[in-house]
Amino acid sequence: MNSDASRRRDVTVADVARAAQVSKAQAARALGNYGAVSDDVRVRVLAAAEELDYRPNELARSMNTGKSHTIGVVVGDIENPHFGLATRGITDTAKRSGFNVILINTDEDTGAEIDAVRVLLDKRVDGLIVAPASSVETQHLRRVYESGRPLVLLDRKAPGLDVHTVAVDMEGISHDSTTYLISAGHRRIAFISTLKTVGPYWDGMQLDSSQISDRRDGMKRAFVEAGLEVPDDLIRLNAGDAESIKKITRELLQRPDPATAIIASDGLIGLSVVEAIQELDLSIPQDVSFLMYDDFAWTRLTTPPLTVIAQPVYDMGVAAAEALIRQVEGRKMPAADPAFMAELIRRGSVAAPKAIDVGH
Amino acid sequence: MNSDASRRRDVTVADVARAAQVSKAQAARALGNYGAVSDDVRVRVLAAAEELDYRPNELARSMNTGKSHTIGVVVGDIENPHFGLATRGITDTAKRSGFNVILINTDEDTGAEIDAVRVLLDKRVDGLIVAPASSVETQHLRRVYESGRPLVLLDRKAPGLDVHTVAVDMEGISHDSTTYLISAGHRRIAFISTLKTVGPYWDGMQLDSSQISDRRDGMKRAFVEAGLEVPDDLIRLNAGDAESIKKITRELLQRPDPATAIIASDGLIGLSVVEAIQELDLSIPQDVSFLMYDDFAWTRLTTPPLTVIAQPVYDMGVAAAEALIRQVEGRKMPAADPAFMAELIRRGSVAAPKAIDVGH
DNA sequence: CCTAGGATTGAGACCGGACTCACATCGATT
DNA sequence: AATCGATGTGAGTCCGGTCTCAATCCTAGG
Repeated sequence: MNSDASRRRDVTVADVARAAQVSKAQAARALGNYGAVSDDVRVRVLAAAEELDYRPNELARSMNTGKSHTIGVVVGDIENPHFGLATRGITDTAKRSGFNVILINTDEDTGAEIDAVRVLLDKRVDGLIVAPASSVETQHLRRVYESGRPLVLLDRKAPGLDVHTVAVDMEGISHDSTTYLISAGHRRIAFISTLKTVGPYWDGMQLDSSQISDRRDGMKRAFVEAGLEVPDDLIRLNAGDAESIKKITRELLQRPDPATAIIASDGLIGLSVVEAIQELDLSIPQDVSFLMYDDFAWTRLTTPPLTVIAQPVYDMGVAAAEALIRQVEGRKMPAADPAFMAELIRRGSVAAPKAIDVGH
Repeated sequence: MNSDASRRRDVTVADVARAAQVSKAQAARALGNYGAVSDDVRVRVLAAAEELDYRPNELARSMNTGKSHTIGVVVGDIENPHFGLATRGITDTAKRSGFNVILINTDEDTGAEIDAVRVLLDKRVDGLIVAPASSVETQHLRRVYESGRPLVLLDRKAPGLDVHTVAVDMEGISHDSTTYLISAGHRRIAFISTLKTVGPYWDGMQLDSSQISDRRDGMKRAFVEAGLEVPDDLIRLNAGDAESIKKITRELLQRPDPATAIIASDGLIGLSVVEAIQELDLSIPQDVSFLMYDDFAWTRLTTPPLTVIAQPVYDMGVAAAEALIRQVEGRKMPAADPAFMAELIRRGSVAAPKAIDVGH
C-alpha cells in the first residue's frame, strides 16, 4: 500500500511541487510557511510532502538565509565535569531557542583552538562560545570578532578584546578563601595548577590564563593585607596527568618547610591531590588542610567532606548561550557583563595547621 | 598598507578568480586542489586567496558533495561523566579523521531523541552515533537506517535493528558481580536504576533499556545458579533526582527485611546512594555493602574506596566513532561487533552482611 | 610542417531551498 | 462597468561551491 520509502536521492521541494501539481515556488512557500499561498495549494502541498516524507535540507536553507541555527562551542576538556556541566547549560539553552551545538575539544591547546575556530567559521556557525586556552594568544578570537560573527567567552577573559565574557570574579573569591586559610593560621599555602608555562613560577610572572592570574592576584592581596608574604615557592604550575600532580603534592608535603594547606586549581587536580595525601597516610585536615575549586558532588562523600569553591557553572553556560543567541538574533547586549559569584563552601577539610609558626 | 579586512560579505571563489584574473572554474580548481591547473594559474589564485583571506564556505561545499564531514552524537546526559568520557573518545577520533561533531542532549527522553535525530538528518550529517534512551521505541532509528545514513549505537542495543552496536556484555558482568555478592553471603541485594517504567518492578517485566534488562537477566541467572530467588522487591526503578534516590535508599535499608547490599546502576545514582547511607550513619561495608556501575576516579577517595564495575567508556567512544567513520567512508564493517568487557574492580565496599540469614 | 592527444581553460549547469518580480485573479469600491 | 489594492502564482535568479563539457593550447610524433 505504501510506496517504497528508501529512495536513493532525497525528496526535494521540486518533487513535492510536482506531486502537488504546483510550481516549485508555491510548494516552497507552503512548506516554508511564508509568502501568500491559497488554502487549496497549501493543503495539496502539505499532503504531498507528507506522502513523500519530505524533509527540508537545512544546508541548502542555511546557504541562502545565511543562518545555520548552529553555534560552535570550543572547550578545553568535556571530560572534565566542570565543562560537562557548562556544556549542558549551553546545549539546554540552545535547544530552547532552536539552535544546535557543534562541540570541539581543544585539550587546552591553543593550536587546536585556532583550528577549531577556523573550522567553525568555515562551517558558518551563527556564533561561537569559546573557553579560551590562553588569555594572551587571542589573534584567532580577534579574527572572529572582526568577521562580524558573535563571540562570547566563557570562564576566561581576554584583555583587550571587546567581547561579552561570562566568568566569575576569581580575584575576589581567591582573596577571600586565602584569607580564610590565613586566619585559620596557615602561612605555607600551596597552589597547584595545570597551567603550562615556560619555567617555574616566580613573583610577578605573567600568566597566560586570566583565571589563574586572577587567583594569584587574589592570593597575593590576601597575604599582603595580612602583612605577610606570598610563599612563591609553593605556587606550582605545569601540573599534568594524575601522576605528576601526585608527585608535586608529595614534594610540597615532604619538603623541610612543607605546605600546611593546599589549594587545587580544579576538581581534576584536587582528586589527585587528595589521593596523594591519602597515599602518604596523612589526614585531612589534621596534617594538611585542603581546598579546591569546583564543587563536584563527590566532595561531600569523602572523609572529611571537602571545603570547595563553588562556581555557578551551569548558569554560566546558560548565560553564555543566552548572550550569544541574543547577539545572533540582532538584539542588543546589556552594557555590562553580569558578574557571577563563586562561593566558598566550608565543609571539613580546613583546620588550623599542626604547629602554627607565626613567623616574625 | 593592508586593506581593510572586515568586509560585509564573505570572500568567494568568484572574488578570488576576479583578483587572479582567471575564470571561476579555474580558481575553484586551484583552491579545491582538483582537476588540471597550470602552475601559473595556481600560484596566482593562491596568492589572491591569501591576499583576500579567502575561506571556503563549507555549507556550499557540503551541498554539492553531499558530505558534511560532520557526525551527529545523541546522548542522554553529557553532564554525566560516563557520557563525557565517551564523548571525548568520539570527538578525539572524529577530529583525527577530519570530522566534526554536533552534540545533542536528550535528557534520556525518547521524544527529545526523536527530534534530535530528525534535526541531525535535516542538517545532513554524514552519520549518527546514538545512545538510545529506549531499546524498544526505535522507529526513528529504523528511519535513519532506512535513509541510508550510517548509524552506530552506543551503550544500549536495539533488538531487531541491524546496526553496528558498541556496548559491553552487561549480562555477563552483572552475573559475575551478583555472584560475587552472593558468595560474600548476601541474599537481600538491591538494584537501583533511573529507568522509567509505568509501574513498580515485577518479575518478567519488560524493560525498555537493553542495558538494564541485561543486568536484570545477569542478576537473575546468578541467583538461579545459586539456587536462590531474586529479591524482586529490592529492584527499584524510576529513581529520579538525588532526593528521590536517597529516599529509595532509606526505604531499602529501613524496611523490616532490609537490603544488605545495594547495586547502583550508574555513578550518579551511586553518589546519592552513598550519601544517603552516610546520612543514615550506617557504614560501608559493615552495615551495608555497596557496588556501582562506572569507575569514576572519586570512588578511590571515599572511605572505604568503592567496589565498582569499570567499563572502557573512552575506548567505546573511540570504537563507535571509528566504526561510524569507516561506514561513512564506504569501507565495509567487520562482520561482528567487537565485545567490550566490563571489569569488576574490588575495592573496599563489599563485605559479608552483618547477620547472614541463609534462608532455606 | 601538420596533426593527434593530453593539458588547460572558461561557460554554464547544478545542489536545494529562499526570494524577487512580473503577471494573473478577484472581490470591492465608486 | 472601470478601477484599485490585495492576494495568488510561476518563471527565474541567487547563495557559493563542484563538476561536466566543449573549446583552445601545446608539444611530440610522423
